[in-house]
Amino acid sequence: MGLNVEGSDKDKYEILMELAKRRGFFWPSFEIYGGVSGFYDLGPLGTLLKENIRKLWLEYFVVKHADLVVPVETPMITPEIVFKASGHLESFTDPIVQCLRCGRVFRADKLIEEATGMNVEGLKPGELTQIIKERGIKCPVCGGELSEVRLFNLLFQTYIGPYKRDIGYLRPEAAQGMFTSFKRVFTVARTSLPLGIAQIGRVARNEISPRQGMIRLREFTIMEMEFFYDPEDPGLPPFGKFGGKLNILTAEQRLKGDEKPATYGVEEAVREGIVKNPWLAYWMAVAKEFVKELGVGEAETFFEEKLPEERAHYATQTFDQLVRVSRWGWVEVSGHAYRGNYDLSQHIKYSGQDLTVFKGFEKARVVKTLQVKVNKSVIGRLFKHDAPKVIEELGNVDPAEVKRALDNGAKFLELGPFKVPTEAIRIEEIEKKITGRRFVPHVVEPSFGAERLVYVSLDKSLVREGDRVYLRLPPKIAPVKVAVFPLLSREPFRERAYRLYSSITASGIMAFFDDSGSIGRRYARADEIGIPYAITVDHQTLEDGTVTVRNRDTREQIRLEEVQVIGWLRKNLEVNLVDLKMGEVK
RNA sequence: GCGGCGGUCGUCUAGCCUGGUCUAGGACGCCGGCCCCCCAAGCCGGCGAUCCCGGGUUCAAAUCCCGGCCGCCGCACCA
Repeated sequence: MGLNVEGSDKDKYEILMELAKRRGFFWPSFEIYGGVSGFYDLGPLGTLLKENIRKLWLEYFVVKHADLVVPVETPMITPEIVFKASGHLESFTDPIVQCLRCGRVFRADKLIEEATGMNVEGLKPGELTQIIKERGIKCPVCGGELSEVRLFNLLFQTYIGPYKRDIGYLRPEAAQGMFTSFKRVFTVARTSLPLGIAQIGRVARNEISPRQGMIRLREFTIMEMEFFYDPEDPGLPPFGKFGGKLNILTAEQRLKGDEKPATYGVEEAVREGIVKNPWLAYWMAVAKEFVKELGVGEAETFFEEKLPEERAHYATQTFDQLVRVSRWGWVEVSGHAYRGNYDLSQHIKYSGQDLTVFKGFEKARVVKTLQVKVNKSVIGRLFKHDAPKVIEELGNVDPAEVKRALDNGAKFLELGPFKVPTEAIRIEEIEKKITGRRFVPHVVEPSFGAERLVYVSLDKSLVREGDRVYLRLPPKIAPVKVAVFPLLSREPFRERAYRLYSSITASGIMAFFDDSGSIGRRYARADEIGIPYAITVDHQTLEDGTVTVRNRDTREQIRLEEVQVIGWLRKNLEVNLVDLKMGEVK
């Protein structure tokens, strides 16, 4: 026994980590140099597993919603202006102080708020330092002197090109790429809302002190969608496609100390105002189904509403999707944020570009409005070189007010320093045809961490049955789909089995050939990395051309004709084998 | 970032307290061979360890001391 599990109550996590390293799912990066925390390599099996999870995500969020969602890919390195606009430069940072005696680090603003009751939100580090000095605030733990307040920003900084002034950052989320490319994608997608823009890509966050192995990384793959819609006409999500029940723990419950999520129908959650937005709820339902395919049961996941102070600066309602794993308890695998029009509005402001959407009315509306007509020749003669300024000012005044002034017989209109004679102005009622309206779309965002899902799927699938340790990975995401063995390693078994193996890989199905050791050992090796099916070429194969196919989870065998194998696999690899009761760890 | 504990073949571990007998032992794995076998059987042979890194003490360091890195736990932090 290589695993030393017999008779031990060894933590499942440790068995999993050991298996992950030994068989090549993942391990800490840069090990030969001692390692750096927050970074993990994916090994051969981990790479395949993650690829399958990516594909599954794409299937759920893009392919199954091809009429609503399109994919993009945008750079990791992002110029500074983007994060100025998005607020990350300012808000992705915490003011911290360190105790000069015991070394403990504290959030400076929180410390002052606790000590003095002052609201110091938004103050600069210097101002916070000042307050700490003036109020004589000391380390709350040891009473030691505190350092100057400094800002710690979680963005990784770099330079773009040779000029030090061209600062760039590694993106901490993929979202900004969808916002900065929104105008073009929207056009490409033939200018219709609602529209989801999805992206799978790497992001980086300079975490202060990452822990929890694969759960909290400094660089990871995010699978994210920004779903844009018209806030006045959001459209109806296809609840018939993905609906069902959601387990939700509301912020209100949490404030009352209630920790038990309640179950709602998706539409009910919207109707009751639990989830403030139908699309947010819809994508949560899709998320639940997606995560279920990774082997997570309905009872093992719920959505936790974040409290206002827990939310990101851009969000007005956020739910985290939590999944229970063996070592870490409830772990966040996805975030569902209602970002309103915050991001697009910010980019409109900073870029000066028009990122609004035009939506035509079914019938053009005719609206009567008042307009100020200016006799420019009078203004020109009167104000000479100030005339353009005056004309501009006149364009800004409210026509209704001007009309009132004129009706009251006013002789002049006072515009700052300028006195404009009313003869130069008249009010006209004009008819305007309004064919539609412009607005900034609102956004809901479901966002997943791919490596966390890799970890979750392994944690959920690891089964211990006495000495037998294996992965009950759902066939859809299993890195290797089928193992092919000759019962005996000599000819003609070997040759026959290898030929079958070759035809399977040639058909695009990931397979594994093994002829070393006893047949039982080979089954065990295959089970340990979660290969769902094992095919054996035996004596009977030589007589009638049939092979045995063994099911990893039940160890049952059936016989199939060799020529049927690929078709049979195609069909059976699509089946979701995971029966959650069976998946329980003994 | 702080405090506690830890880091030895691919993996798990013995040794460390009480320095030398450790060119570091075992198990499993892996590779080759035998066996020709349907659930980790057995036999033979082989590969495999900068004892986390750096410095110090000592005639002598896996072992003692200091610093660093990494991991776990607690505190803090966490979009």
